[in-house]
Amino acid sequence: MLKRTHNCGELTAENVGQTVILNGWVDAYRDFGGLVFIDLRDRYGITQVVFEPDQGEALIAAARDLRSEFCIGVQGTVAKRLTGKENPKLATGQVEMRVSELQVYNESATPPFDIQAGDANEELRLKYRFLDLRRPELQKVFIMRHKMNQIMRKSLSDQGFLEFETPILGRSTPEGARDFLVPSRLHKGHFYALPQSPQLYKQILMMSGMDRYFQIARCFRDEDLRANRQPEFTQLDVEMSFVQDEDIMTSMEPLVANLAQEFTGSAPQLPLLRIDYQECMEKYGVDRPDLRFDVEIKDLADLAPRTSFQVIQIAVQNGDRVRGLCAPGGAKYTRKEIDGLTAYVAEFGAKGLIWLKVEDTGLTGPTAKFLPEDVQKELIERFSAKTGDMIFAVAGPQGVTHQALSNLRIRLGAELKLYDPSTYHYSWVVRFPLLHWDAEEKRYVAEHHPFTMPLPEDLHYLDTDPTKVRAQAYDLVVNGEECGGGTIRCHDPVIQAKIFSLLGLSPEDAQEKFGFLLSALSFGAPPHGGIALGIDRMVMLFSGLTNIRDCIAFPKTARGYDLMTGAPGQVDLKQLRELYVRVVD
RNA sequence: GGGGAUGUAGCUCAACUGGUUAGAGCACCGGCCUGUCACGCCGGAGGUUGCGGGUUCGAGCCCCGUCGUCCUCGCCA
Repeated sequence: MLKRTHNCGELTAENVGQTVILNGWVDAYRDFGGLVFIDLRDRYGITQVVFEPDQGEALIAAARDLRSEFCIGVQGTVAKRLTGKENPKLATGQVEMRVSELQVYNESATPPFDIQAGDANEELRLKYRFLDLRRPELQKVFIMRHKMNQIMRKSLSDQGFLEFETPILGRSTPEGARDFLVPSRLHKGHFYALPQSPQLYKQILMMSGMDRYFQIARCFRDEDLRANRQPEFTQLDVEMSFVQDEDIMTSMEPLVANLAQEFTGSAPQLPLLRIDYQECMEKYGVDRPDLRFDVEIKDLADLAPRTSFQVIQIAVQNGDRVRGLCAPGGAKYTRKEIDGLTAYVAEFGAKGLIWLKVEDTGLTGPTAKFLPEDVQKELIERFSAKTGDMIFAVAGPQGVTHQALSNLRIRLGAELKLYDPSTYHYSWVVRFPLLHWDAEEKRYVAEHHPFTMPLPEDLHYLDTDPTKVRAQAYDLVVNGEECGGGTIRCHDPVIQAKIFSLLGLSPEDAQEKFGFLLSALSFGAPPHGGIALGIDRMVMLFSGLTNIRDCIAFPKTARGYDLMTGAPGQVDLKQLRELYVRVVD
């Protein structure tokens, strides 16, 4: 083998005259018969190597047989390129290598898609992931991912956090997502579950006095996939003892700022904005608002009685909500485009979309006639609307208005270019509800997870009106994506038991499923809490990608297949028998 | 499980209202070429239109089913 002395991204004019060896893949070949150019590529860059006739016929002949993606080694001397023949697009474009020796390590079959173009369909790219991953665009993402892991490790380690590993084979616990199960061979009819997160282990570590824990942890959830969701994903998992919610947020902020500085070139001002969940839902209709633009949803129900607009009057009488927002510059939407927006909000259950153009003379639109002049004026004032804006409103049940308007808000923000898409906005949404009522299951369900500590001042609602209890919970939101979340945990066995009972877990069940936790809580458990950041999503955001698959080296398709390996696959009957597993319809 | 989009040469795409032998660029193969960097020029080969069925004189196109891929609702403590 010709062992490389340099990589393909580092030769410059300073190396001229040196004898060097490069290893890499043929990115492109340009064959002039008597003269052959090869762009040699590795993950560091591209260097042009040239085969000239004065090195002998055999060498030129061998060079002419090179094709895309052959893996080769070349030895030669670094030469300054002929004047005027430099390539400013390459970091190595001032020089080229004049080859004296060539070794082909491995020829390549004709690639199934054009690796340089990168426009092959995803199915094919995933099947040949090893080729797809040769693309510099993707390599960049994984280099970023590596750096992110390094920064996280260093930052937390410097703050006194210890890195732990927790089991992948654990036990299934109720609540939360569907578990991936692993049958036990040693115990017929018993199963391990892959962790949805290392939640309970990290809490136990606090009870063991480890004080500050972190892990770059793989998590598994057997739910349907989405553009930003994979069945296995990676979290930066953190837990701390003797802390309140503010302490967690405060200790994570420098890390977030570091990452932002490193990957986006600018760090947010600290402390980050904290938004109360209730206020957040009222203003933006979601718990993960995109705050790169400041359009806010406002309540309009109070105006209904002063109009002759029956639709909203009936809505208000039914206890529905009437809410709206003002789209700066939205008046330029055509009738057809507005129909499109109406169809869009209908996807979220909205029965209609009220629209009012703001003009010099007042509001116009098919429903403007229902609004007396003073109401129009008040509307304009309420939104600080300007000529050329458009006010949109939706009437309906709270959930519908929230969904319709929050999604409309995002769409308007993008279409009307209300923000610079290359910017980033970071904030905390805090004080989530502890529980919500699940009508189908006829019980309370934990909003975050069952081990969350209520706000002290809300504890009394546990007995009277549990949905009013707010939790010591916080989500990190970046550009409308939830990038992480955490809570202060319940370290009081009495409160924990009360929450389990609200969740419909009998004391016996609780003992059976979480006995170890309850036991640990009764041996001097410290107040503690933590957070987990979604690493895949942060890579996605910082690399400007819109799907999570390109942030994961070997991702799965929307149906959960790994197209490269063919997983999941069938197994031998013998394997199943050993596990006491039978396939049934 | 539901909704939407999609599948044509190795790749990216085209093919009118259902109508001749399904085309183009790139890639591939052969030839020419000593300064290219998306090299160029000449020539060639390459198709079960995802799969199965149906309608029709005739289907890439219409209908039914099925599979894959993408987006989405439900789901995701």
